[in-house]
Amino acid sequence: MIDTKDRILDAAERLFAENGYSATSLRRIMNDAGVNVASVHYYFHSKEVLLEAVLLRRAEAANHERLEMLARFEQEAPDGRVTVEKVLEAFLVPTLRMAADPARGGHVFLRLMGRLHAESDLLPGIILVQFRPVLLRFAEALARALPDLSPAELYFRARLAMGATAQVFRDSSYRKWAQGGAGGSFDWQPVLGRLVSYLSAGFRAPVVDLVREQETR
Amino acid sequence: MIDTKDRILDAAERLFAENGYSATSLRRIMNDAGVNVASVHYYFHSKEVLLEAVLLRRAEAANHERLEMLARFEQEAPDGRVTVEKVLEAFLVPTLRMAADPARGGHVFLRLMGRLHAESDLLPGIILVQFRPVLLRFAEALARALPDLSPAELYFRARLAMGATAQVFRDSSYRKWAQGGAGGSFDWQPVLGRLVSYLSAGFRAPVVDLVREQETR
DNA sequence: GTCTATAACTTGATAGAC
DNA sequence: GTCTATCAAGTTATAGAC
Repeated sequence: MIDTKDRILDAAERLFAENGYSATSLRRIMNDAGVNVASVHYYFHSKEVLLEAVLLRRAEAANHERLEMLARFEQEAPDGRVTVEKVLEAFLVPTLRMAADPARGGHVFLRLMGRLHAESDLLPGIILVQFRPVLLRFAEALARALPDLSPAELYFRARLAMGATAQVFRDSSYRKWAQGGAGGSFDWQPVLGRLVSYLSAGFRAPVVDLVREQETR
Repeated sequence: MIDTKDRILDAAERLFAENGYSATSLRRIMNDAGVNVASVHYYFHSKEVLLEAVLLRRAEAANHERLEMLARFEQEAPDGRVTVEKVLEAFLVPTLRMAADPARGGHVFLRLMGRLHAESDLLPGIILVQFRPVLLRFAEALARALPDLSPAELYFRARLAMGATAQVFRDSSYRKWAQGGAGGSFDWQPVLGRLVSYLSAGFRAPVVDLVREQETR
C-alpha cells in the first residue's frame, strides 16, 4: 500500500498537469487519490503548498543532475568552454531521463512543468529559489559558448528556447520520437537529438538588426 | 462613451491575459469594466462564450491578413514556392501589427493568445474552426519550402516554433526590441527580424536521426 | 437595457469526534 | 491519522422589477 501523502502528490501532479492549477479543485484531487477530503490540509496545509510539494519532490534531483552534467562537460573540454550543444544536453538529459522513468513522474511531470511555465505567476517563491541558481549557471555557460551574442540577444533566444521546449513537453509531441526503446520502453535519444539540433541552430542564427540596416540605407 | 459590450470585452481580454481563464471570475471582469454583474449574461450568455467573443473580435481580421500576405508572396515568387522566411513573415506580421495597434488589443491580446496556447483544452470549438484552415494553409506552404523534411519532422518543428513564439508573446519579452519607433511608438521590424532569424534557422537545422546512427554503428 | 436579489452550487479551509 | 460535518466565501447563472 502506497503512502497517503504520495497518493495525494501523485493525483495532484496528474490533475494539475492535465487541467492546470486553478481549474483543479482539491476535492477532485482527493477523490482521484481515494483519500479523505480533509487529508490534504492535514499533510500540506493549503493548495499552494501542495503545488510546491509536487514540484519539489522532482525538481531537486533533476537540477542536481543538470549541474553535475554541465560541470563534467566543462572538465572534459580542453579550455573549459563547452559548445551550445553540450550546454543544451546537460540541461535536457536529466529532464528526458525523468520522462523515461515512471517512478520519477514520467511524462506527467514534464507536462506539468510545461504548463506552469505558461502560468508563470503561479510558480511559488520556493521554486524560484530552487531553479534560479541553475538557470544562472546555465546562462553563464551559454554566454561563454556564444561570445558574439549580446546579453540581451542571448536572453531573448533563451526565452524562445524555453518556450519551444515547454511546448513540446506540454503537448507530449516529443513522445512519438521515443518509441524505439527495447520492449516499447522510452528511448529519449531521438528526442534529445532533435531538440538540440533545433535549439542550437536557433542560438547560432545570424543576428539581424533591422534598425541598423535601416539607418545605413 | 464606449459601448458596454466593448467595455466587457476589453476587461475580459485584459484579465484573461493577465491571470488566465480559470483564475478570472466574471465578477472581477464586471467590476473592472464598471458594469453590472448581470450584463455579461445578457450579452454573452456564459463565461465560455465570452472568451470566444474576446478571441473572435481580433482573430478574424488577423487570419485574413495572414492568408492574403502568404498569397501575395506566392504570386511574387517565380515558381510559387516561397522561402521559410517569407512563410514565417506572412504569419507573424499581422500578429505584430496587432501588437502595435492599441485599437486592436495591442500587446494584451498577444499575451492572451500566448496563454491560451498553453491551456489548449480551453480553446473553444469555434476558434478551432477559425484557425484550422489558416494553419493547414501555412503547413502546406512550409512543406513546399522545406521539401527535405518529412511531415512528422515538420510538424515537430512547427510545434517548437509555435511554442517559442507563444512564449515571447506571453511574457512580452519581445517588447524591448520594439521601442525604436518614432515618438516612442511600437516598431515591430526588429522583433520580426529576430523571430524569423531564430525560427528559420531551427526549421533549416540538420535532421539528426540518432536511431539510424545507432543501427549503423 | 440595466439593475437588485437570489438561487444553486463549488470552492478552500477548519473543528472536533473517533 | 482519519473521518464527518460544516463554515464562510466565492462561483456561475437566472428571475423579475424598473
